[in-house]
Amino acid sequence: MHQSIGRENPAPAEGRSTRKRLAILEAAREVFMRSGYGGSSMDEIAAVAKVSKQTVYKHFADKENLFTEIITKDMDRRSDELIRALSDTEDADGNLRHLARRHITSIVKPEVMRVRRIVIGEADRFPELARAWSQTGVERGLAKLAERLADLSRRGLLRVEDPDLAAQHFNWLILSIPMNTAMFDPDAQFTRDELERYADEGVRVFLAAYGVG
Amino acid sequence: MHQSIGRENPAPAEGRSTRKRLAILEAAREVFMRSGYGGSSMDEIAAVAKVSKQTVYKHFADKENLFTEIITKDMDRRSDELIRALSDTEDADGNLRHLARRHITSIVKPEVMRVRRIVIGEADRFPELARAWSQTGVERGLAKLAERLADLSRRGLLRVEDPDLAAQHFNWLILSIPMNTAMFDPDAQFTRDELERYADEGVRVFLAAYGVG
Amino acid sequence: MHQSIGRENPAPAEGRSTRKRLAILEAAREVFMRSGYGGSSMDEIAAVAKVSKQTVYKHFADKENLFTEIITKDMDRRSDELIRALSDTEDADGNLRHLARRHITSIVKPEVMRVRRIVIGEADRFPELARAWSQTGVERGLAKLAERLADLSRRGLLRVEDPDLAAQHFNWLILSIPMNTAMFDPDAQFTRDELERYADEGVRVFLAAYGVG
Amino acid sequence: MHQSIGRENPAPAEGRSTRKRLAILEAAREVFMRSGYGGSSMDEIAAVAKVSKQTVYKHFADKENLFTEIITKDMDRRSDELIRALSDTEDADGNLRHLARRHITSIVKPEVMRVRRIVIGEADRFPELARAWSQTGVERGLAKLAERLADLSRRGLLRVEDPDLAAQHFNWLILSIPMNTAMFDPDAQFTRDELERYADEGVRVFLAAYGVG
DNA sequence: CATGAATGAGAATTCATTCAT
DNA sequence: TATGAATGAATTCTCATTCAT
Repeated sequence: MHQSIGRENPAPAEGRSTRKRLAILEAAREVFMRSGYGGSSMDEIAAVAKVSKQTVYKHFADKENLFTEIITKDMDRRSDELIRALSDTEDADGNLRHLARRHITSIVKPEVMRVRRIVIGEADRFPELARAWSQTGVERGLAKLAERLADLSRRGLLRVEDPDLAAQHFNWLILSIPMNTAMFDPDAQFTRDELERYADEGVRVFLAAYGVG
Repeated sequence: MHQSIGRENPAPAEGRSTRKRLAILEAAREVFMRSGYGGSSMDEIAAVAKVSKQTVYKHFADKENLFTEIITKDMDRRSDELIRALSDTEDADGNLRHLARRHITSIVKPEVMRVRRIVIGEADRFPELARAWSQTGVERGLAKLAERLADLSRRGLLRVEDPDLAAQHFNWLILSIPMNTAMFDPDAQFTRDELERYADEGVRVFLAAYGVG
Repeated sequence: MHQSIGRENPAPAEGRSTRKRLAILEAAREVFMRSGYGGSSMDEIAAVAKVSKQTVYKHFADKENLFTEIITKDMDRRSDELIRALSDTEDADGNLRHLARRHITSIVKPEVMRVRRIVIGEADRFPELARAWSQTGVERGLAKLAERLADLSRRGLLRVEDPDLAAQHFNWLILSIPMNTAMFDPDAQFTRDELERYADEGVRVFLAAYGVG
Repeated sequence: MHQSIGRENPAPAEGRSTRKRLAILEAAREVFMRSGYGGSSMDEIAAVAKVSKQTVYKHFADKENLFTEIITKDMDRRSDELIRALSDTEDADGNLRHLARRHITSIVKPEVMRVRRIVIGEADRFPELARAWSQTGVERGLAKLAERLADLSRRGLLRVEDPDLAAQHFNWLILSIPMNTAMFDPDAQFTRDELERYADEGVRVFLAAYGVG
């Protein structure tokens, strides 16, 4: 009994193995983001992770597997972020401008756009991954948006008949312009002002169609 | 002039060489569209063109070159098509629904979406090509649209202050929904009815913001 | 005696170590039989034995060693079985048909044929092992057979001058047909009837040459 | 006109390509025979053939393909040889000793035994090849033998009821002893005298069962 | 000028074996 | 003593590009 004192904290489970696994994931993320799927090699990933290639393969069956893991991980993290942004209640009074600004800022970021380009480019090789990305990102966001718009409508602050469609209109009125630019220009940068202007103008159009009074 | 004697017919533009060139282009197009840039090999292209690899290299410096040529060619052809669609005058009376329907039908086609995915996926390797694609496609279309909207506004059929912005709003209200789907689902298919509904609903929102009366 | 206190039971031959050793042997046997020598990996063997690779290497110097052990073990076990089959005395009256049937049944079994194929295929890499296999199997069986035929001859029930040669003739008249088939067809199966027919016909020919009267 | 003299023989079609192909086949044969399937590498084969690895792959899709080709080629060549040996008519009078001696000499040769071991060892990976080897070798030989025995029987020189079974008995009475030795001992050598003794003794037993008078 | 071969390298993946903990 | 990681090399296969005939 007494002997076991000192081992009292087996919880963190931070074994060597776990540490290596994390190092590999981080390295893979870095390399994949820098060079895309086809442009990355397992050799490079192992080197960056400072781990032998064998260790990489012991943790992840193959390159596709590792890639899927990376993208999925990124996807989940961002999905939560997205939902958080769309769950902001400061604008419960129907101040959609605020919502739109948070939304566009959370989406139109270089890293996000980069993953988006990569996933689109590999949609043929990883159709399920692409579909999953779309679902946990865009679609989940749209659902959340629809919910919020429906709520506002119920409270008489908007006039929305088809919340799903309205969510789509809202979403793309806000995001399409910079997102389309970013898709074709990897170096595109947007200032906060630009983004807010896109947001505001999008909201203006949206309200013209879905606002009350 | 005198030098050309004895070389029969250097002019006629339709030499064996030209024919081979076309065969290569056609083959490359087929292969690139089927397998993307990284997934295509010069071997396969030569085989499909029924030409030796050397001949391919005689006509095109390297793989990147050939790819650029293919995408550029496709781009130009489609750009014209796009402009034609947007120049339709049947809707000169401001019947934007007609315009929107032609627009969405000409853009949201599997082949077009496929090239779009490929170009986005290779935007890191071919930044100039991606920018060019965007310019001769989207941007030229937007310019044409802006022009038409400005015209309608001048004629009192719309109320548009910033025609460029209005063109963006119009464009993405119409296209975003199916285009975003197609980006992540290579097998996505849309019926004419679906597309027309997207067009109509987009127009409805657009008119709420930019219509008169 | 006193020293052993606290180590509970160092003697009993059945320590953890021995148990692990057996687990490894069993696993190796399973894997080698399923995939042959080249197709088996130490990783897989360790995994099947639920033991770390290091433990495998602690017990067996290397892969060749382990393989040799497995085949030798199998060899010995089967050699005894073979001798037992050939020592049956129910046919002491010269009823060779009975002997032949037991013989063919004990030899022409899928597992036996499989090891035989593996050993033949690895005869270049393991020449000594192959020779040993042949000696403790075929040759020891032939010796036993020769002994029995000589006995029958001494008792006037057969007319055998060269018992070793007669044993070879008997052996192969009985076994060759199905064994040759099994060597080239890993999935070959034989019914009891088939085998007995081979045995009976072999005996018939044998008796024509070596029988009395 | 004069120039073409000396090229007058375009028939052999000995193009560079054909020459390379043959060089590869020869090299592959040498390497496979020396090291077996698993022990041979495409690198070594290319090196021995003095050809680039790429050229090997242009001629043969993969290693399995090349191996199959080699074995099949060897198989066909030997099958013809076998049939020739069994078609000898010098012994049309029923002098089976002559036939048996030719038979055993043509079969029990180190190179033949080596291929046999390789094919048996790879029967799991190449089941069809193994089956084909067996059919075009053993089985075709047995058929030819059966035919000859049936003929002798018809002419009253033998008494054979089931020619197929008799052929098997003849075949294995002659071959089994040295062949079994060769399977397990890669270095086994047989003198002409030994082989002829095996043949003669086998024939003696065979005639005791199937001879007339 | 065009065909087949060559180059030269790099990719993914696997393996037997040995350290370090 | 036993585990996971590391080593270090090998293997199959592919590719873009360039000679040589």
